[in-house]
Amino acid sequence: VNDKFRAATSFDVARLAGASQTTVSLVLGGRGDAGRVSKATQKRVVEAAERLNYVPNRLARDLRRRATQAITIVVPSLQNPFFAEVVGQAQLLADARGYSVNVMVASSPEAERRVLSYLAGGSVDGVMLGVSPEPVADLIRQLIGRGVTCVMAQAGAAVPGVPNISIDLEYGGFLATDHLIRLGHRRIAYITDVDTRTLKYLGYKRALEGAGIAVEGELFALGANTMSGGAVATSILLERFSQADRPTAIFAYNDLMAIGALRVLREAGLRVPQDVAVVGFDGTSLGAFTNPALTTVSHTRNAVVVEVLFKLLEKSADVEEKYEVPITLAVRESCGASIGGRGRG
Amino acid sequence: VNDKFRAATSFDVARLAGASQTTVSLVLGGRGDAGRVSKATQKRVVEAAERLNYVPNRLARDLRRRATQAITIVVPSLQNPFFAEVVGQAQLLADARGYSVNVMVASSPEAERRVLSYLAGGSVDGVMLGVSPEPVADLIRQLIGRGVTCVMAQAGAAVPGVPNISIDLEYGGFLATDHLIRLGHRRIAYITDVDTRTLKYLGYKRALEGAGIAVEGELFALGANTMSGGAVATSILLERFSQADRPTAIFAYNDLMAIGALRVLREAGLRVPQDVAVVGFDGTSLGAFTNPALTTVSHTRNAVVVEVLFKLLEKSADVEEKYEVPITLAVRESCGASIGGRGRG
DNA sequence: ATGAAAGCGCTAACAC
DNA sequence: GTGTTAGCGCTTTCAT
Repeated sequence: VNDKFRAATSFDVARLAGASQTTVSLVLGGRGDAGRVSKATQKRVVEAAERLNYVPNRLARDLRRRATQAITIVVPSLQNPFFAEVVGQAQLLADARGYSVNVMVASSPEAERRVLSYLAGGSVDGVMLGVSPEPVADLIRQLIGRGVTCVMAQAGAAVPGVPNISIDLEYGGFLATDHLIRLGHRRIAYITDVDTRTLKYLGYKRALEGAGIAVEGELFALGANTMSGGAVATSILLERFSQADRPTAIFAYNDLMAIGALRVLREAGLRVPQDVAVVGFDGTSLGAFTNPALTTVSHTRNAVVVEVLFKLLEKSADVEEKYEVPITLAVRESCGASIGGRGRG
Repeated sequence: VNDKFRAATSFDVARLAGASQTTVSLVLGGRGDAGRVSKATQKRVVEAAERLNYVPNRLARDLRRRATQAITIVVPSLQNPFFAEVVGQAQLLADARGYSVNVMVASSPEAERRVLSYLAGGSVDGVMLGVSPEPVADLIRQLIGRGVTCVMAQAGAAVPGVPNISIDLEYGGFLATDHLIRLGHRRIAYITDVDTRTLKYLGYKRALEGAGIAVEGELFALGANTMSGGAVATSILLERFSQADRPTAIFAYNDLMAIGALRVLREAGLRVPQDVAVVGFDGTSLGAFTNPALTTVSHTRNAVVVEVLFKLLEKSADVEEKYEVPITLAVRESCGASIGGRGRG
């Protein structure tokens, strides 16, 4: 009674309204009509709830209902604008459906493990995995076993029962590289934060080989998956070559690294695209505002992932196990297409 | 028993281990020692839990404990990289303390109301308000009344009991403008997404007046708080003036709008900073990678807000009601300081 | 050193 | 139409 920190419960409302908890639950849950509760009682309940500033306790409700109306987005990092955008988009879609969004960052396999074991605790209905789940496929299986709906973006290995929304990374790599080749480039560097055993790289290679251009290991450079990382990788590249040998184009693993590349090139006094062309990946909104505007491999995977998750959650439609989202090349300025080819080759 | 979707409960673990739920709770809660449970029993419990893949149900635990180890960040938008950064930073700090982070977007007063009423449901221990709480001060008071710890960034009006972490916006506005004046600018435009009754604008005005420069309404332009909005506001500005009258500098409400300005200026064939200087606000990491790199009013408010929240949550230190985080001007390229003044005025 | 029992606040069968 | 009852799965006195 004199506990300052005790919020009103449905029991309190029931007492004040002279009704039962059941009735309160029914009325406040919006199921007062349907020939269940009389108008008069409904009014009394609503008024009592207002007087007491009653807000149902989510924890109790969710525990009882075995559903939380919440989803979690698992991403490897939030410093990366690409993933920040993912979260933003997901939030928008979730909000429209009355779901709340929880974000977890799984920056390492151990962190990932922790995150998934957290999720097994039943705090969310659905999970969108934006991380590579190979190391934790068994944990994901556990989540499913517990009734947590999962979808994942771009899994290398499929986990049965978990829809996988992917884009054709190999084709994306091909598309970007081929575009550069058509513009006359023959020395096209590739910067990334992972090794060469990726689909994007394979596409890059295929485009080169298709054009009869040798794939040089020297044209490959590593950096972290950040703007700074892109800058680092590009610096390495620039130091590696004499002016004559220098690559005439750089294909970056993603927009973030491409932006870093843009910066280093400018600092080195090189013009983009005239001296070096740059192509990014992901079509982030950022890329439209760089100087020069970034040509990038674009797709709508994020939106699709969230949509599939909600389809599943709301059982509103059948869901495939595998989706492939189409990709396009957003040709802007950094590739030099607008200023014509370069007449090489 | 044959319910595929029923995860093991502490009761199941207890039975398998031949112990009671109490013991299971004690052991798995890390309080098995302290002369409470025998080593042998502890071992049996742990093994049983592992065999059953037991993960405690958060909902039940939180309901009982009346604490959730979760915080919510309320921001007006996630498309805005500034707020995305806020969330990222908060996530990092929260993670280190074992808290999970939930993000809610309150884009309108109504949405804000919904969000706060959600928070009243007891799903989180703490809330960081990144939105202007004037319209909902009473709701915030309710949260506090329910034992939810709140902190807010940059409240106009203080809510008693809620620490407010602010930066001196007026001084920030002054700092940026004064810097431009010292570089020789006399026609300094101001672009924003709100009206002129803001502290930043006041600082802008004070700097101008202090230098004996008249404040012209014409030099003020509105646009949404996005990159596109900054572009729009800048376009308006450019159309409004002949080449002779054109402002020689633009002070943007924040980095996001400044980036939009950068783009439009470039498209108009104007060089930054030689033809038009640009200064942003907030010191986002993005600004370091624009071309030219953005001069911006920088501060560390976000980190402080989250720190104060955790101080409060962990009762680890006394907390003031009001913090003022220092601001500095991060001088980079877009203001032209590096290429010397412009010899005007 | 361990267990029985109560109850967090809610919803959902199942009466009447 | 409305109320009674029985839990959701956990932690926590309080016994023993």
